[in-house]
Amino acid sequence: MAAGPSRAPNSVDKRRLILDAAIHVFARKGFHSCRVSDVADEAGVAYGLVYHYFQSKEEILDTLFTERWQLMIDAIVSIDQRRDASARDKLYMVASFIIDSYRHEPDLMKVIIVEVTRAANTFGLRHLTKIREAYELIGKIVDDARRDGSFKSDISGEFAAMCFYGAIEQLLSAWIFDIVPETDEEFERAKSLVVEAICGGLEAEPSRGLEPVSG
Amino acid sequence: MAAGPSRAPNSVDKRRLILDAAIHVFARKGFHSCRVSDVADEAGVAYGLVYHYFQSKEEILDTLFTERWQLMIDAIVSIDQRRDASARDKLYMVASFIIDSYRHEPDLMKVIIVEVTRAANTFGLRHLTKIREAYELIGKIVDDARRDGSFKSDISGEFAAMCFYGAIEQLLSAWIFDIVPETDEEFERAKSLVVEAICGGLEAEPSRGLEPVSG
DNA sequence: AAACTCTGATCGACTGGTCAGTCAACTGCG
DNA sequence: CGCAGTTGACTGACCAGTCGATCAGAGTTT
Repeated sequence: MAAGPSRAPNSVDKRRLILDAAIHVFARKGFHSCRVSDVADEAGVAYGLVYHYFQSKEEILDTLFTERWQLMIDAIVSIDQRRDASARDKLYMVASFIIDSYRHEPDLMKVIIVEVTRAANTFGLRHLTKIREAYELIGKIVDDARRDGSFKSDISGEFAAMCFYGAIEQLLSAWIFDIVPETDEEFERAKSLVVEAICGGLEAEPSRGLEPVSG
Repeated sequence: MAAGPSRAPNSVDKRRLILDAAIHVFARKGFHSCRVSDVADEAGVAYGLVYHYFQSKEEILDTLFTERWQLMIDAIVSIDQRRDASARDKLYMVASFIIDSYRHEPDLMKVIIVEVTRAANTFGLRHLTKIREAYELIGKIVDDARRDGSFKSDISGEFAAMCFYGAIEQLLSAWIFDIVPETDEEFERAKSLVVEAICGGLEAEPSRGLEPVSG
């Protein structure tokens, strides 16, 4: 019933070892361009062992995606439950979660985005339901805000979620492909900027005194 | 100097035939999952002829991308030159161009987005410069607007372009993978909505009388 | 405690199938 | 003839997944 294979203390969990090796190999060479033997080598285990723990190469990627995406869904659900936070605050927390995920596990996030989320023709197709679940949760945050009047009523939650998530994914892609620098300050700035761009919009608002006019 | 191979009148341009066949095959089965023979069959030409006109399978995709992307870059440049239009108008025109491209040639756009733009690990890498060129053009529109005060000064053109383009790409992806319906009205609505979401933001603006309060 | 056994973990050589790309031959027009 | 355009059978490389052999530790017997 417990998870692990309850091994002798000095023996490591080879399954986890393979999963972690796969993260780095997939991130470095891409899922399709790497060989299963690359993963086995990186993990320091025999080729055959990979097939002892996983049915196929794809199952490794599926496992990686499913584990991580569920974490994000759980996070969004719990963010949405906070009754004290405004919609803008909630979206900020969602953006923070995703950006921090990338900051702490860039290779894993790279694999998930590049090989699953943005590869909807191959893997994404199998995970479309799970991916949409996240969109819907974000859409719900927006819809609640539309109902209470803090967000415009003419942009549906579904559409807003698409813009919001699309912007964040583009941002991560830019980091992944070195289009834009990755520093701690950049990560923090980006969180506020996506939220400001999507919630506040790009246009200056003459009636509110928000923008710190630059010299 | 002229483009075509100056052929007999009844003989079609086989190169173009192969390119057009590739669009549909790549869109239907995906670049990696399809065989070169699928493309040859669809075009109704012999396998070997594909290699008479193209060095490799990848060169076909490269050609498809480069042709189309250049059209978009040209379009953005000419949109930006319109001195009468506001930044919001210009972004609307850019969004329109991209969305209309999808409306009129969905298969081609699907291939470009799925196999190149969103596959930055494989093909996108080779075309990153060209892709960035489009971002920079969009960024320039925003930067000009920041300078004249119509857009907020605290969100850089580069960052804004990322959000804007990310939102549109997510939108096209949603159409491509049937997450959202594709009707002429939807296309038109989407144009306004992306621009409204990104330029105007999601938040209601109490001081402006924009939102048609729903019942 | 030595010998034995059973089982899951571990190993890596091998197989089978898939394609991208090659090439020698053919066609038909000028 | 000559050459661009055209053909499709074939080759060579690659690699996911298989499978029978081996290993190691826990329990069991004597």
